[in-house]
Amino acid sequence: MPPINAMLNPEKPIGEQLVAEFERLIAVGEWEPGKRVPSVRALAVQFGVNPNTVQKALTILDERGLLEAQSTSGRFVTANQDLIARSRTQLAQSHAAQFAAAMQALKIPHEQAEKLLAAQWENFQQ
Amino acid sequence: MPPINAMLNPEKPIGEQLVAEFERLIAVGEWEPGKRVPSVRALAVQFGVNPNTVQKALTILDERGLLEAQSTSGRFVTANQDLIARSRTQLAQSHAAQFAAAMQALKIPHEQAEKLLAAQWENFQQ
DNA sequence: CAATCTGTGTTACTCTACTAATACAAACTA
DNA sequence: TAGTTTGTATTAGTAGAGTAACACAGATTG
Repeated sequence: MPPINAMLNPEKPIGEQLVAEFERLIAVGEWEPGKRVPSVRALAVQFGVNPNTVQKALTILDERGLLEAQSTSGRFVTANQDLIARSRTQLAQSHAAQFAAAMQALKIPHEQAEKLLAAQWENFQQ
Repeated sequence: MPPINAMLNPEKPIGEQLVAEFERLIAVGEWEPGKRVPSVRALAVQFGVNPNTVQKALTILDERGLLEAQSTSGRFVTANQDLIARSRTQLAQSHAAQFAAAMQALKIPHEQAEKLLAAQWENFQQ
């Protein structure tokens, strides 16, 4: 009976999934600007993965300036709300670009892509 | 000087990328229904990967009925155009579902998701 | 002060994807 | 008929991701 958290797909690189999820938590403000985030070990337990993997993911967000590690007192979300907002829109654009590229590779016209999006939208709402 | 074909991203599982690309070639008719597809070895050269990896990918499409291997004379695209059409729409829906889920995870409203899509559309056109 | 928690670093192990190098039988081709 | 091409199978090696189990120094807490 492994992970408590069902958020991670064991089929795909866990490290990348963690980076994406942490990025999202910051982007939507679930991890609030300037506030402390859970410790490496706590996150490892929460996501049911190895602390080493969590740290690696967090370090990547440090390098992007989204998190700031303070050696012995914890790790904090940046107070730079501009940076956070930019990160969010860049994430959204990246996903949109991927979707557009996939649709065009399948030779699906813009109009129909919009219909597909609308049809799938409600399947997830809330 | 490795691969001739720049289609593959060495960062991600090559086998999965091959499955996706072959699926796409069938879906858009670039590999025509009922016709013979390049040999395992030819595809391996074309994509700059190992024949074993190509075969594994092709076998997956065999199992889905999209391809039919004929032991010694080659491998052919199914003549079942319905199956191909269904595969294409299912691919498209899957991408749309992924995009919708990503947008909702970022708390981006439907209307704005549509605008992002429209903005990215032209970046790839043709 | 003593215990605990913090981020960080290190070493070793496992598991999987991918590559490499063959081999084989059946079918086509010159 | 001889040679090539087909899909398929096997065995071995390599590289990377993730896990496991620690260790350390500095800060916080009781």
